[in-house]
Amino acid sequence: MTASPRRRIPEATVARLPLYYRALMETGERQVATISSERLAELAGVNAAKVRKDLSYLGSYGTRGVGYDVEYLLHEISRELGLTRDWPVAIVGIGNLGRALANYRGFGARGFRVEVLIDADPALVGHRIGDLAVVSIDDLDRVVREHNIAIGILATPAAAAQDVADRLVAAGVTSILNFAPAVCSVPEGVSMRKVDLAIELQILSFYQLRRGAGGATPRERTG
Amino acid sequence: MTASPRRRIPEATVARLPLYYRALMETGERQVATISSERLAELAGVNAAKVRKDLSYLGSYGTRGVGYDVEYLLHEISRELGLTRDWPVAIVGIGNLGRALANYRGFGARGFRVEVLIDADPALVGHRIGDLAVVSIDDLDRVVREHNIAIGILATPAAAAQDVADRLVAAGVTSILNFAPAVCSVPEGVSMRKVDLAIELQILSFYQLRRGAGGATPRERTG
DNA sequence: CACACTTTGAGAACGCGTGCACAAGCTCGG
DNA sequence: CCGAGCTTGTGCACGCGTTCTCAAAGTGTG
Repeated sequence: MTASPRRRIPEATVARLPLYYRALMETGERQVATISSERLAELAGVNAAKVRKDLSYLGSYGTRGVGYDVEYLLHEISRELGLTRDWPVAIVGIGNLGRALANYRGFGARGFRVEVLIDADPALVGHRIGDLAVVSIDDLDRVVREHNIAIGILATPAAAAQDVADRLVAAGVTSILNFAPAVCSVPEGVSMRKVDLAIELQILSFYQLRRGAGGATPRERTG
Repeated sequence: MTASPRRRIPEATVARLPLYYRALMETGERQVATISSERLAELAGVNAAKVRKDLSYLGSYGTRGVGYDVEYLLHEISRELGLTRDWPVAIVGIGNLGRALANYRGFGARGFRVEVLIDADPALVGHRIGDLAVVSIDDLDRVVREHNIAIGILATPAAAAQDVADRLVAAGVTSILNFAPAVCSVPEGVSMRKVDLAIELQILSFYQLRRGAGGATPRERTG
């Protein structure tokens, strides 16, 4: 019923399972019955040894001399990742980014369904995005509970992030994907993953500079 | 002139420098002259030992018994991250996400300026987003060169990602931030960082499940 | 000037993740 | 039924990153 906790799966492996999942989905559509670790590695952009070790954490699902059964492996990974279920999701903060996420049709195609949009701006409340109406943040607790939401997406300005995170947790949310450019803490037992666009660009900038400000000629700051 | 290559800075440290930068910016606005590793750690959401070791890679910028001079440290980190320069940025793929990124006013506030928007859809070309007009992908090479762009943001559908990445690299781009849900390779000497929303949600889902499908009651898949 | 207190900087130990290398196990052709 | 050829699963060594710990180096007070 629930996923079997065979052994502890390393974090790094968990982070790669979605890559394998996607690669297998694409392979499955091409009516391929089995796949080798080598081929899967190529599709997922990692090396074959890593694929084998990662998959071995889930169990011995391969056949020596043959490879892995695509359908079966796909099923096992889905189960492990919880993709055999529907996860209703709420987005808090319906600005540029929140709106884009609300319309985004690429959330793994299946499994994650945005059911609730929440914002603090009264002018936005009631406004429809796609087929959902924006709900006031005053109703966060009620709506989150009514929709049985376990996963929340935080797309508010930095200043509001911690407060909204606290409210989400209080309403029963135990997983948060945080797009707000702010450090934000959650209690034990709640997961939080951060995605920060500015930080990503700054990291790129660092390496860009180290390559001798490579490619284009950099401009000194004028302002 | 260029950043001093004192010692090799570990990747993990580079990824945290932006956190320190942001924390110091906020601290600086409050007119605080010096800051301890303990306090900085708290603001950045890491531990103090890590802060000290990270900063020691940049040089010995602290004073024992006192802490770090906020202004000076800020300056050193900016320089290391290349934030004393302007980086013109191009966004390719002006869908939901691309549009949101184009309007996003939070790219580190300074340093990264979106100057070029590119899309393959003829119906979109010429259309204005903010104060920029969308350019055809046929003109990618020309526009990227004209604007001296070193950093590109990829927000196309998965199918187009590799092709666009290749074009960007051919046009002289050496850093790519990839939002497309696809494995995508670039030659040696080019940096690429991936941000995949579906993958982040799947990772959250994994841990959610392991906590006993915690919080809300999960729903079995009906479709 | 000496001493108590604070805080940095780095040496050392540890743990996690990666990648190599190879035995074990499966298939298939003859 | 045997042997050649694949491919998995895993033991092992190595390297990176984190954390503990403490000497070194500063400040401030009496």
